[in-house]
Parts: sequence; C-alpha cells; structure tokens
Amino acid sequence: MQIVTEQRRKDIHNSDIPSVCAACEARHGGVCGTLSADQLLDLSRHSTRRRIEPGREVVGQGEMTDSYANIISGVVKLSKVLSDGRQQIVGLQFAPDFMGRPFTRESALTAEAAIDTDICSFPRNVMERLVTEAPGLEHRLHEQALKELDEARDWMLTLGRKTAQEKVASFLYIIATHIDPENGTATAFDLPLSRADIADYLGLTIETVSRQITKLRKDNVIRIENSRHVTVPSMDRLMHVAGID
Amino acid sequence: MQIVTEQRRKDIHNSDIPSVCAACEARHGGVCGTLSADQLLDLSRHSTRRRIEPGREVVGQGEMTDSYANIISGVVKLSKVLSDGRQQIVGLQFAPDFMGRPFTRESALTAEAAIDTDICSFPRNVMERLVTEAPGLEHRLHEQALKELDEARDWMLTLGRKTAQEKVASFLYIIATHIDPENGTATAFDLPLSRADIADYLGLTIETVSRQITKLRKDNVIRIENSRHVTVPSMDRLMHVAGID
DNA sequence: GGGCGGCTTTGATTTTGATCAAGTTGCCGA
DNA sequence: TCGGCAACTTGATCAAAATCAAAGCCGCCC
Repeated sequence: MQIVTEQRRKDIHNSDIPSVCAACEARHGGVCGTLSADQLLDLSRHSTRRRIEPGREVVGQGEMTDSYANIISGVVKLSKVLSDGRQQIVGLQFAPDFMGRPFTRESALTAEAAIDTDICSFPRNVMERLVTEAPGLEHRLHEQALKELDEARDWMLTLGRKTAQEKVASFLYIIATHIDPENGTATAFDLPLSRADIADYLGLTIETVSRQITKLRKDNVIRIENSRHVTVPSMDRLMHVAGID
Repeated sequence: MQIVTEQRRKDIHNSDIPSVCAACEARHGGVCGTLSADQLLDLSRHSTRRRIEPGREVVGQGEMTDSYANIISGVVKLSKVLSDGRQQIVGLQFAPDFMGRPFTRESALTAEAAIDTDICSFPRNVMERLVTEAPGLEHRLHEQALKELDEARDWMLTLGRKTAQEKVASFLYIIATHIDPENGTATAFDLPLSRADIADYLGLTIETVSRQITKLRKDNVIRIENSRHVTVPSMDRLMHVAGID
C-alpha cells in the first residue's frame, strides 16, 4: 500500500538537514530548509514549544487555521465526526510532520494528540509573511499537501475494500513504517493508539479490532505484550496479510 | 458533508473569468488567471483538445505525471486497485477541474473517463516552465491539492462510518452539487456513473447499490427514469438521509 | 493490600451487506 | 420485429462484522 514510500519519506527528510529552530531545538519539518538565516531567526522568535497530553486537542475545529505547528515527537490524530457521534480518523501525523492549513478554509477537522506529543507552533500571520518572502516555502507546503493526499487516497482503498483482518494488518504496517522514521521500518514498537482509536481509524468496532489482533497473534504474524507493545517477526508476512503487493 | 462547499467552488470559479485558452476555447480550470497574455498564448499553443470515451484511460498509471489536463466537460474517475482486482474509486473530477500531479511522484492512480469527456491537455515541461515563471501558478495548484485533500477526507468518513443507505444518498448529493457547478445544486440530473462504478466509489457491491437506490425511490427520496436520470424532490430530505448535518 | 475504573478480551446473538442465482429491462443491430 | 447482450433489479442464502453482554486485566488511589 505504500502509504508513504521510503523514497518519499527520504525526500522530505533530507531537505531539512541544515536548519534547526533555535527556540525549540527542533527541525521545522522541512519548512526551514528554504528560509534564510534571518527568516529562521524570525520564525524561532515567534515559535512556542508545548507538550500535549493524549486526548487533548492540539488545535480545535476552527482554530486549526490560526496556527501552524511542527510535531517534534508523538502522534496526532486528525478526525471527523458525524452529527450522531460516529467518528472517523482521517489521518495520522507523526514527527517530523508539519501541521496547519495554508489559506483559511476550515474543513471541520479535529486534531488531537494520541500520545504525549511535543509540538512547536507559530502563529498564522508569521507563517504567511514568510510565505510571501520565501518563494520555496509554499512549494514545501504544497508537497506536504500532496503527501497527505496520497496517504488519504491509499487509506480510502483500505477503508472501502479491505477486510477487517487486512485493515488491522495495514494499520500495523503503517505504524511500523512511521513510528520511527529516522530508522526506517520498525519490527518492534508501541502502538500509539488505543483500541478505540484504531477502530475509528479503520472504520471498525473496538471488538472487531481486538478479535483481529488476537487472530494475528494466534497466527504468529505478530507478538504482543501489555496490549500495546507489538513485535513483527516478518514484515513480509505482515504486508502479505495486509494485502500489500 | 460539504464535499465541496458552494463558497469553495465559487472561489475556484471566479478566478478564471478573464482568461480563455485560445486553442481549445476552454478555461484552464483556474490556472490561467495567474498568467500573463504571453504565457497564456504559450500555453494555448502547446495544448491539445481531446475527447475521451467512457472507460478509456485519460492518462495511464505512470503517465499521469507526463501531462496536465483541464476537464472541459464530463467526469473522470480516479481509482486504485488491489492486486486481486478489488477496486476503489478515490476521487471524481468534474469540469472545470484541473488534473495532473505537480512534481513527479507517481501514486499508482488510474484516471479514466466515466462518460464522454473533453479535456484540454498540455505537456509537463510547458507547465513546469510556467510554474517557475508565474509565481501565482503554484499557489493555484496548491489550492487544487488542498481541495482534493478535503474531499478525500470527507469521503473517508463516508467510507468508514456510513451505512449503505447513507453512502448512496451521499453519492447522489455529491453528483447533484457537482454535475453542473455553473448552476449550483441540481435537482434533476443524469448519473455519470454506472452501478458498478458507484459500487466502487462507495465500497459496496452492485447489488447493494441497486437495492438502496430502489429503497430511496420507494421512500420517495428520489425519482428515477431509465436507471440513469434522477430527480430529487427535496434536497434537504436527501441530505438528511445521507447523514449530512 | 483492596477496591475502583478504564481498557481490553471473549462469547453469544443479530444485523448488514456480500454472494449466488435468476430474472428484467432496455438498447442496438440484424 | 426480433434476438442478443449488457446493465440493472430482485430474491434466497450466507458470512462478516456489529451489537449486546460479561468477564479479565491493569494501573491507580486510598
């Protein structure tokens, strides 16, 4: 399914090697590479670092448009709800992803931390000023949008056409490939989402998710400790179960 | 669900009022508004107009990255397939949408016409040259990407959390609001997709789609002639059935 | 250490939508 | 006007996942 291919991840990653935000000691998810030293300093001066607890909204429904943020560590869920409460997680963001919507146009999205998450945020107006000054910055934001679009479309195939078993395996594969992007695909990791969150991501119920995880365990596709820690003996096997070519 | 809000559609639409491509007598989906007369002429000279028959690929898997195109009339399906043939339509594009992927990074997407479709296409290199010359052009492409991202995420909620009945109603609502963007929401229209296509868009089977359409007809939510022509007596009613707030 | 509450698992049953299998309808060409 | 074919509908049955209902498990606070 290549939600994010290795190559793509590297493209994004390589570009932010040089510049580190002085204020929060973090790379700004690739946005800094295109800025001058002065602009970087400007950005740093206005950025604030915050730790967000699980379940806490990073930026509320409409507020999303008021600021931009870089994820330093942790995982953020982007979700949508129906009026009767049914919920769907429409995206996950991992460090060092960049969050925030260019050009106001709120899309009824809620962003909240799935686990303890550190972010470095700066106000919309600073960002907008920099966009007009640095020609390459919009290009970077554009690439981020295209990356998210690809991920969303890949996930649509999972939501619409895969079985519960394949969905759960696909989810585990995504986590394995994203949880620690520095080191590529992880074969052992902690799930950043509760069963309820996983269900909301997969369009399933908690019970079905639990049963499928149990089945994967019994079939020796994964090993589990504490219901959160997962070990994958064979990534090929997992991908095969996930329906990934 | 506001897959595309009226306002958003207008934003995109208003911006291309002034410029019409001389070669194909069509507006280039909002990309021309940002170009100078010379650049427009340049673009026109390289553009070719084509009619695509239903089922025909507009641009194949990898080729998508070789050219850009503006939809003059018709509907294009963007879809993905699993290795065993299961298929999911991940997006629909209507006139006057702009198609094509900036920066090569193929995402295994197939684009094919759902009905007779006229497009005006131009080669990647011309487009890329213009992007570097006209600063506003990338901005436009960026907005298009964000629009598609919003639509994809709205649809993920539909795929993951709605019932078959709500899915079908949501589909009809999308068609009603997109089929003739000039005139806003249509209360009578021809379905641009076959039952099989609808099923692939909704993550359902043909039979389920058919049964739900029958049910909507029996419940007087819609009227149907020839299995393709739909009349919606009350758009509010349809939206309510679709689970749209 | 004991109990409480949230998260997770497991089991029994029901429901929704898929699958299998005929029919219809409508269109097109002979 | 008559096949013939593809698209669509309808019906019967089946299976996957949802729902309803208890337990476990684990960490935390007293």
